[in-house]
Amino acid sequence: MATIKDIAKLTGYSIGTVSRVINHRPDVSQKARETIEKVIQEQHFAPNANAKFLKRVHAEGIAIFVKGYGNLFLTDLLEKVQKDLHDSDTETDVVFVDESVDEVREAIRYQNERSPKGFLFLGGDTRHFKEEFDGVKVPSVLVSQSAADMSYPNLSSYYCDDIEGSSLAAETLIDAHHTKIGVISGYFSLDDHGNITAPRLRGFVETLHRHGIPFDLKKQLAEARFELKDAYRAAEQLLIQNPDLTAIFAHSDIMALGAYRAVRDHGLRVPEDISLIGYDGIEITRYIVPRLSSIRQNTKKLADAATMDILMRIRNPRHPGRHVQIPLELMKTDSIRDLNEP
Amino acid sequence: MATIKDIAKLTGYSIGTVSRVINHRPDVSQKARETIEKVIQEQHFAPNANAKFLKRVHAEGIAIFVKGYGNLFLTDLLEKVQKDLHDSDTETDVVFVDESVDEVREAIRYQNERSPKGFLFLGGDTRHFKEEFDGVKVPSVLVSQSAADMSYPNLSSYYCDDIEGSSLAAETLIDAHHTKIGVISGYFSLDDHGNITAPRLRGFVETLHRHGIPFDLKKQLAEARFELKDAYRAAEQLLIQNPDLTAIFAHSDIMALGAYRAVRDHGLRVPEDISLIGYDGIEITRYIVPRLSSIRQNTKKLADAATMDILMRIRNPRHPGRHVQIPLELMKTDSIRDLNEP
DNA sequence: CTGAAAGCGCTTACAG
DNA sequence: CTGAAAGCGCTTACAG
Repeated sequence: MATIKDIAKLTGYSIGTVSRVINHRPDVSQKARETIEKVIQEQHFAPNANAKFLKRVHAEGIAIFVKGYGNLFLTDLLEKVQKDLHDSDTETDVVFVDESVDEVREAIRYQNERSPKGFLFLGGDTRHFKEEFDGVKVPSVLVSQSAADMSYPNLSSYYCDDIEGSSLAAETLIDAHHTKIGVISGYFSLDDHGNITAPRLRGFVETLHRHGIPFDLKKQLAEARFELKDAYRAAEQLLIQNPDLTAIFAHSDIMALGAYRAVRDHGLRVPEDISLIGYDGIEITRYIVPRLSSIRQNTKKLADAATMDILMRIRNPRHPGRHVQIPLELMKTDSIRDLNEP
Repeated sequence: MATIKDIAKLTGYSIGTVSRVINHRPDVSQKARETIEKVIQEQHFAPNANAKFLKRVHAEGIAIFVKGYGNLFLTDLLEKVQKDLHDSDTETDVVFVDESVDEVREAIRYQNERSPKGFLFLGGDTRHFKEEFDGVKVPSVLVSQSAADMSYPNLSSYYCDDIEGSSLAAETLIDAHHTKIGVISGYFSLDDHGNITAPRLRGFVETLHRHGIPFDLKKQLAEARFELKDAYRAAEQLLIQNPDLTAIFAHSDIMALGAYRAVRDHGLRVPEDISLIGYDGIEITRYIVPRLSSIRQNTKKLADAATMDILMRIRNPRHPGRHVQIPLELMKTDSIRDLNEP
């Protein structure tokens, strides 16, 4: 592979001058620039990023860390964030990290090697932030999880309240006169989604209790991974354990879709026999038939607020991080039937 | 941030010895190892990858390039590939590249900076491979697209035949006595999915013609991006232009889902009024109601074959690449109605 | 406007 | 088993 040294030799200029051309510095003669650029083209030369970053030429852009690979909620968020950042001419580097990976540790490593201007975390496990975020020195924003209880001056967060969301789900089903409701939650033991499971369950159950409706954790709750197949199994379990069930609340839309098929295979229909409500409000909920009711975390609002924040704080690093709750939106559709209306 | 130099100073050993400990070399005394590891822990020291790779310590693993962010077919493939590679104790680095980015150029850059043992491309634009793959020097596999017409000795490909797949879709609809069929394809002008659009259309139309069934490109074809919203619009267009339509073939499952909602909003039902068949056979097709018929590219088989190949050729680099077609599978479900059965 | 040289944080022969 | 030193491919003051 051609190096800057080869280009220098080939053009007769020094590597210093070649470097200046590569980095579009103004202090180069027109002639040198042309000669060197031509040879760079011919040789298909691309500067080695390792060497470049080793010199700590800090930060051409913002690094976006996305937690998990096939998460439609987060990829939707990513798309909107990227659009905003693109519109404001900010360079961006997207890094996907596996569910099982500590995204904060990865970010610290990234920071030491690339020194970006700032980080945007789409999804994340708050435990990692609590324990290690002090290693991050640049302005950052956590999106979709709250960091309000952490008080790192360089960390903002924009999130929806899980208790509010699951209360809303409960109210919606109660309004439609459901009292026998099953819940498909994440695994408490894993809780790899940064403490989503506990508050979503708590908000739901407390709301039922407030209305005097009992909830038997042993019978009416089934844990599952945030995927179709496992949610299918969980829904089956709920249907078998609760023959009188009239509704299911799933902690994600994908889980709700898994439950949908289980309901059907159990010989029941949505919403005639079982009403269904999910969480997140991803695009696909509006396309299936019947449309899936959901508690929508508005990705557009989250993305706009987060990018606005990070851009402002990069410009003004003194500015302390904020923690802002974005209101949830109820998407009530034909997947919920009012039991009192025939 | 702590560097290897700091660790050396703190422990009293030289940076050479520290380096040996970091890289788990055997030629270090037990005492030195313990002392140094302890300080590394305390300092939260992590070696700078830029510096590390600058020395070309080639290749601890395989780099997996995934084309596009929210593609469920490719993330499914990724999951399976990763499992296989994990089972064989191979390190892996996943890189997602945007649809609009030249994945081969990125791979060449990656190769020069990280020198991996091999590349796995999940999805890709064959034009980039034709034009630039000669810059890639390590064993590679392209999955889901054919590179049979390229003859790079270090490139294998595992793919399903698009003409066969779309013929199968056509046969399936013809068997069910459909003759008025609309097609939702990708954009010919963009063709960012590596020439998927042309063969999928060709196989379909030729099969219709073989059966003496006419196809009016102007009326019966609607182009769209591979997403819900645009496919919805395309389907609407087809329904309006062809009031006698009885079936729709979409070039991806996601497109088919977009079409499904359009059919419904048009006051029609699947499969009673419109039969529907998609392409890819992603998991979600088996969960919606009615299940979506599809031409399935078996991700398990593709993943297994691709990982087997890359591991073998890394071990034996002399071995030339192969180009293997994986058979498609028809998933015929209740989204297709036989017009002759009431 | 250009070149020579130091140095970024590592690894790796080479001595000992 | 350990250390001193060269060098990976760049960038960046510093001279000129």
